[in-house]
Amino acid sequence: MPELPEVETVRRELEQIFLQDPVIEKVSYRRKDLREVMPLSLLLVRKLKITRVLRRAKYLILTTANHGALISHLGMTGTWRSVPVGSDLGPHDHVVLERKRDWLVFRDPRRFGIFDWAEAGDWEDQVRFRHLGPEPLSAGFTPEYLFQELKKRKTAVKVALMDQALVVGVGNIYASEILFRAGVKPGLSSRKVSLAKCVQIVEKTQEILSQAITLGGSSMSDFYGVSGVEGSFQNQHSVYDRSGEPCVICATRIRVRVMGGRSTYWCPQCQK
DNA sequence: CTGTTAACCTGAGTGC
DNA sequence: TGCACTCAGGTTAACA
Repeated sequence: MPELPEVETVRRELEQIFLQDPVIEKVSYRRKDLREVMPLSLLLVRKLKITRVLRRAKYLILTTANHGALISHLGMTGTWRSVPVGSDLGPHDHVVLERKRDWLVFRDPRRFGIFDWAEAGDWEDQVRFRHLGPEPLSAGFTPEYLFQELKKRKTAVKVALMDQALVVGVGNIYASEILFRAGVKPGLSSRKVSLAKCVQIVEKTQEILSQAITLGGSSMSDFYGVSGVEGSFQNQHSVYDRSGEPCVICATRIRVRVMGGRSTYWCPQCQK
């Protein structure tokens, strides 16, 4: 489900929620493991005060007043929702942040998500953050950087764009959408991508991710925000999940092929 | 080292 | 209805 725009949407909503009331009275689990075992020490903590809600790549980081941080990754099907205190919980509601005014419930049917705790001040030093590339909406993601990185690689450019060590936040939906708007064929070898095309890719990456954030992300089957509202960027998809349908520009049939283990969509006419 | 595939899970959709 | 099968937004261990 969640790529950068969806995670950023959740971050902004959680930020507002914790601005209204920063205190988590207690944390409870309804099972002890997602993709990884969750930290049992958190269950003993009372009154966690959330100071900031950050995002790095597709991770949410909730920093606290005592300097530790909660780490949350949504995996494929993870969602955070604000529900009334004492609400009935479903079989896939695994984590509850119990607050005075509401419960924040983490639901994740496939359990590919992560819920973790980083000790004081060093969340960025966790192994899971070390290999990550630049944020796509930061000054570090330039055409020159992309060009140099792509030159080192032999994979299809679409696979490279999804590699979180090259640039973070781009997943399977947005990789196809970005390359469509940039006019670049996803199967093109990374080494053969010109600097001019890198300019297009960087520009369209920033444009699409920004638009998608504005629209609250893409709601495919089960993504929604903390308040339960769906995003609407799925209505802007030009190629993703449109195999056999006409290209929005030239009406050529959209093609699909597996690249890097994921379905990849493109227009053979518009993308060279 | 690089690059590719399989595995982790459940649910939704499809075809018979 | 029911069953078998495929596929799904991510990440990473295991493999070639």
